[in-house]
Amino acid sequence: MKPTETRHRPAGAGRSPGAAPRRRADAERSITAIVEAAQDCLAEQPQVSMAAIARAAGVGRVTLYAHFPSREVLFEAVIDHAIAKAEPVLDAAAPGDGPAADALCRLLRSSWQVLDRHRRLFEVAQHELGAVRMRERHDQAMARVEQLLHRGRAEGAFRDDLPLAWMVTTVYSLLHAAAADVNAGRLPQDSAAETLIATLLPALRPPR
Amino acid sequence: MKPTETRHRPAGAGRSPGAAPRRRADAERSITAIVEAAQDCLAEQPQVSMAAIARAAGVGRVTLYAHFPSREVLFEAVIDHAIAKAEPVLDAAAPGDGPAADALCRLLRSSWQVLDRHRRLFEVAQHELGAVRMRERHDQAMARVEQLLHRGRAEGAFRDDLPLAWMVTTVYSLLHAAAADVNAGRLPQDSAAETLIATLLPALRPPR
DNA sequence: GCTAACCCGTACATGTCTGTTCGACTTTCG
DNA sequence: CGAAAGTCGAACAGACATGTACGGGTTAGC
Repeated sequence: MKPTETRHRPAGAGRSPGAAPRRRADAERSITAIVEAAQDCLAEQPQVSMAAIARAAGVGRVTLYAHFPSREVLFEAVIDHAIAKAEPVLDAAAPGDGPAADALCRLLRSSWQVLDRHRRLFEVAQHELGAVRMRERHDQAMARVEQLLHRGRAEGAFRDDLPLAWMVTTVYSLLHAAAADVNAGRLPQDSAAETLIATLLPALRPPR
Repeated sequence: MKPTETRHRPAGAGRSPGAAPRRRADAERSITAIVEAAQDCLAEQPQVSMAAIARAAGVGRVTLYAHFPSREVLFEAVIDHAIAKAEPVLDAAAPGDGPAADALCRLLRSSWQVLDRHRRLFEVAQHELGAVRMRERHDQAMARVEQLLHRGRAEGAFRDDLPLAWMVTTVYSLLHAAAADVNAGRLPQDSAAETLIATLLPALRPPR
């Protein structure tokens, strides 16, 4: 949720009588600075203070509150921002095209790329925000994998003897685990995606 | 680390001059109540206040501080308590005996049983406590899996084309994921262990 | 049954975080 | 240029968590 509903209004448009006043360029700048700083801070420290976020954004604490009246509002903005940037990357993998196994490889590579930053954000938000809106967002990303796995099962490319939901969990769980291992230095950054794929494919393929 | 070093002293033993005074039975009762309550609270809410823990233990906040002078001390006690209870269960699986694949199945079943409660505790403690002592404890449990995987690789039962550390991560990651899925109602409790094994074995076996 | 150990509630000192207000200064934009 | 929009630091109020101190009541253990 953006702080106000008005944005990208063409310069020439006169504002309607009771509507919110236009937003200036430096305000826009502050807002993106805050959201991005918050994204970074929350990723590495779930309980950062608003003061710390403001400091990281190079902005006064009061300014932060001017745009995001509460911690929760800021959270929603951060999550929406992260999702908005992730969406097109995931879609670029075209998980609906070609053989299911190949599509999964593409989707995994894209997901890996996206996950690098926002790995902790979702778990954090799950606690701070209501678990309800969070679950929506998460499922929105889960859906791609679920749909692909479903298609692959019909084609005989993936196994059919385990619950579909569990297979989705398996994919996301190992995705997260790989990110954590890279961070901890236990897994080399460049080979992580291949390792992940080499682990997941045998686990998802039909047994025997 | 227990609050004091004296315990289980036979009733008849006179205490040595400068040593700590004996602990009474109700104190012992309070302590275990506190540790167990803390274990439950921390599992579902990482930042519970000391007051909340005391309340959950049915004990005054002051009493809590009487036994655990600081939050950190309480944490250590909780972790030690959890480990002490987990240790014999894991050893009962005898991961060193028999074929590696069979041993892994046994170890997974035991681990599953243990993990049910302490799933979140370690991740929490990693943040609150120094990452150093925590890493020791975690590795202590990891070691069983790592050693078993290492043996299985030598016997040809497990794959050799991925980093050993990553394979350990895979096991623990899916173990945690299964617990979370059961909690969320996405995976039936009784078939969870079998599902887990059916997923892990193909992922760890040599490919092709 | 007596004593020491233990428990409890209340209260206090301290610190941190949140959100808000105020007045003054700076930047944008027409 | 000039007014509106934005930003800033300082300071305040309220909430809440951590530890500590005190005094009166319970309970265990000899």
